[in-house]
Amino acid sequence: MEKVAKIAEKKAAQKQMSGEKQSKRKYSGKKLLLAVDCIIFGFDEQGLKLLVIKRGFEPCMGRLSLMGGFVGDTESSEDAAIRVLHELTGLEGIYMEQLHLFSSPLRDPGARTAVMAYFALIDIKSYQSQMSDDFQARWVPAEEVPKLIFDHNEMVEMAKERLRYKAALHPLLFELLPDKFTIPQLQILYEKLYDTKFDPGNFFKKIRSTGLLVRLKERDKLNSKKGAYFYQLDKEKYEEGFNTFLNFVYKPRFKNKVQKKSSVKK
Amino acid sequence: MEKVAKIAEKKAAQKQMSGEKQSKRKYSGKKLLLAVDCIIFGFDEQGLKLLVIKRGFEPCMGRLSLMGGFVGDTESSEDAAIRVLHELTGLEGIYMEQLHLFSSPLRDPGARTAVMAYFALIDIKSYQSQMSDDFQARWVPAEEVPKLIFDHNEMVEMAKERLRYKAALHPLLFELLPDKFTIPQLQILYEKLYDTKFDPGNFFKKIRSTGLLVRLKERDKLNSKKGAYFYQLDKEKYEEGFNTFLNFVYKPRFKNKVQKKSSVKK
DNA sequence: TCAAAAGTGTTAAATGTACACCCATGC
DNA sequence: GCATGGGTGTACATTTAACACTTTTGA
Repeated sequence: MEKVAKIAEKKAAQKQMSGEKQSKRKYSGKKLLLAVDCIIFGFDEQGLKLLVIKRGFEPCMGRLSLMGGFVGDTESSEDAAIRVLHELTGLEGIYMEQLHLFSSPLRDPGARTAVMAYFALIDIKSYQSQMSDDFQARWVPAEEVPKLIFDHNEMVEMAKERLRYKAALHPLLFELLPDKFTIPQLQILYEKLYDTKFDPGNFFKKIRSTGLLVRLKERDKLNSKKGAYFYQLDKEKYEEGFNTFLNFVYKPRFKNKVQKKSSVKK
Repeated sequence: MEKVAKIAEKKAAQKQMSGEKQSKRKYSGKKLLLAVDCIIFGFDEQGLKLLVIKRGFEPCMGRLSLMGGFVGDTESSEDAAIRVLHELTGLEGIYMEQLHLFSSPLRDPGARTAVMAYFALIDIKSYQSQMSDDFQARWVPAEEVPKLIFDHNEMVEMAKERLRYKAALHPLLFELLPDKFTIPQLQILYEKLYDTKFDPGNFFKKIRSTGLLVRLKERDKLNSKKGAYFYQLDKEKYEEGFNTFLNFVYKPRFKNKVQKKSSVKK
């Protein structure tokens, strides 16, 4: 994935080093700013969504961008990311993780700015749009993200890849659903994310067998006649089981076999 | 893994926001420095090793630390990490990836410094120790890392965890071995990293079945009477196969079963 | 010849996949 | 009743783990 240096000609250039002594390198006093950008995902019936804002200040005022902000003097980048997310959505306690530091000296036309990108998963319904009027925020489909400023599209692509990677190994996608959800709902989410179809019976058993879910009394009668049971995460098992989830897509396969898709009834 | 914000009481505090308009926040002109630290792993018969240096300047002169440096005006953090690694080891084209940004405002007693930590895997034998005389570098066992400055021990722990995680899913550990290696050698590496034993026959077949290795004519007669064939990576398949390797340890398991260890003959 | 490690073969258990089929309900 | 999606059962295929066995060769 994020290999910085290629493995080629490993031992190629073992140049003789100038005998310069170890010393703290000196750099020009050029100011470097540290910022955070949040790649915020949500999910609705249409599919995976990305939350973007209309930039309210120069440079690039009026254009679409990720929500971001500078890291304050008394903040870590995590603090800043949590603050920025809260400013936009009003939400707290959200799943968030470091994605990648973007630090090319050319990336921002203005001052030199390094950006720590975070990706976050929220329940789209818990987000109150009126809170972000100031930011002119909107949800855009994650499959067709419009042109954003700077390198923000690159960040989004990386975040989507990371999400697909992690969600195949860890029970991450629950973060995109409301507290109570049905297994068919979850299946749609997986199917959208991986652009594939799963056999409903097998999907059901696979999810149940994780032991991470608690079945509730109620059924969701909106989407089918029979109705599907609502489930909730078993918080305790969720924490434990985070690292021992199931491979949905990135299955370890020894031979270069074609990835089989589960059948689906038409 | 690196959850920044816990999932608890998600929708708890949706406070009413002060209606302040979107604007570029203003921060004090306090200078922020961006640095990189390299967590460099090697492997020898003893086990996994970490390369540390004796710090040659204040603060904390004379104490052990990771090799690091500031990100220059014309560099990205990747550039800086590659440069720093090269300064210390003379090596190029090394496997390296972003680990985590450490940016607590309290982490460095001196100036406010955010550090992007990178971890790197090198073939310990290709490293020429004389190159790093200036840095007074030394290899320490990764299982008993001495006290390092600042938050460097925390970085090392995170890097070890990441290495174990990734190596279970991707063919990463070859980076720690010389060009030509034997499968029993590789097995020892896996066994040390995961502090476990694998059945030699099954290990052999598992590795061979990846199709990532090319068998050479020669055998390594040093470690056994029969001698084990040397292998090389099939570069092409290595690139392709990076994302479809095998789960050695972090096996997806649905029930909370005890992790079984393969038997080993005594 | 014997011990020891490398490598192969075989089997049983665990897991995954396909798909038949039952269930509950609104129409 | 019957169509529809939810959910269960089952059979077969694949993968994995355990371990017996063969190979090679230095001592």
